[in-house]
Amino acid sequence: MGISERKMREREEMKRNIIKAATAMFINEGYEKTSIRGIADKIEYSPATIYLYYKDKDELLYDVQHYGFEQMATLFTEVATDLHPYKRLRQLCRAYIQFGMENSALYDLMFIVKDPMNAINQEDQWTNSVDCFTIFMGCVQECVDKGLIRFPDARLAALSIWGMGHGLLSLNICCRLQIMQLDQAHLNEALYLAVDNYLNMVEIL
Amino acid sequence: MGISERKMREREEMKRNIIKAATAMFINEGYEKTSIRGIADKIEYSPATIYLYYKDKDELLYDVQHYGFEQMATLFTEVATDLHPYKRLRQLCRAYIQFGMENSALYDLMFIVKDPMNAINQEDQWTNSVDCFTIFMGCVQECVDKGLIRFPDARLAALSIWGMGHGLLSLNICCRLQIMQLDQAHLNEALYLAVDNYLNMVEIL
DNA sequence: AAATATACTAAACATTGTTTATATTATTAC
DNA sequence: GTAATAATATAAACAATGTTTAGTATATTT
Repeated sequence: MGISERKMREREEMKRNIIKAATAMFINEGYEKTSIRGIADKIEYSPATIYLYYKDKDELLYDVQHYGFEQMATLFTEVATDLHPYKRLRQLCRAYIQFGMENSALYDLMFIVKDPMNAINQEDQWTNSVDCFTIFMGCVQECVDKGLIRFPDARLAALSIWGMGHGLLSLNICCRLQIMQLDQAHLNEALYLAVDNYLNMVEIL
Repeated sequence: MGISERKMREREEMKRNIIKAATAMFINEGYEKTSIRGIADKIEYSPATIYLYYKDKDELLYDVQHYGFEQMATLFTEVATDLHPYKRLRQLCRAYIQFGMENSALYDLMFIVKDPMNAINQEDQWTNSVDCFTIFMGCVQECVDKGLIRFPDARLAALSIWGMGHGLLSLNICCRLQIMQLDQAHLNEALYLAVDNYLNMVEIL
């Protein structure tokens, strides 16, 4: 009976419908300021209907976060093409900063806002970021294996490099860079410069 | 007439009273989960009274944030005693990580949560962090001036070092380090190790 | 055609931040 | 000392939120 399959498909379609509206609103208005009623209005259903497809608002955000990591993984594979692992690492880092600067609101939901992490069950794992992390980690591992970067092991390398990139982006997104009085025009450059400078120091010549 | 001075003092005392309760609750329950009614209950006043002393919840959080930076500045001055600027930089960085790990909830309000930044007027500046930043920036400047660290200028150096430290702390606080599957026991060590490793690379020998 | 499951919604619930109108208290002016 | 005035505090209301419940249509199965 293909009828239950059709129902399944309709259900998936409805979920996509909801996520599409939610994504747009979370990005444009922010997570907290977007109401379930608002999303319901946008898709022309009642608020209660959303709860037939998603347990709560956090679970909704979890799927939006997933969408964000899909975007990022696509960017990573498009951009990190160099066969030389260290050069590829540079490409990845630039892409990461670029993504964070061009999609600040989405980056916020992916890496800063805590609520989506509440949607993960105790026994489950956070799998949303796994594709992006695999790409990044693979590249770092190769760099370490071939003795291209100044790190004792790949784990520490990944932690440090990610830490640097995320630190710069999140200080900016959370408005804390204000204190540094950087002029807004060259802020972009400053972040890229910091990462470049870091990757230079990391490289074994 | 000392009467208006007494009123001023009473007003300040009441504000301290409110902030004390708010700080405890924000740290223990989180900002979002703490209600004005809850704070009012704790200090045994009506909710509306709080609005006679603070414009809104964000302004309340702004003062709690200020308290956090006072704590951090105290730690900085206690700990960063070495006369050699590079060694002092190490002390400062260790203290920063220590503060972030031992006071995660407070660190969150100081550097991650966006709401306190809404309390700043358009024409005003974010002054809460100014003491801590001055200490840090002064140390970095001295390191650059004396040619102790591998940076073209102090601004870029400060941005990078802060970025690294904050990146590690905030990835942890925002639960995103989950993906790295670090065992919880050595997580602390890993962060210190990453920062140490970074400062080693930065040093000009 | 009757019974059952599915999809949806209106209305209600409990909470939230914040405002308004009102009462109480302290200060000033006569 | 008493009336006018300013301050402090609150109860009640407002508008909005996430979520649940009870009930109604619509499909599907028997």
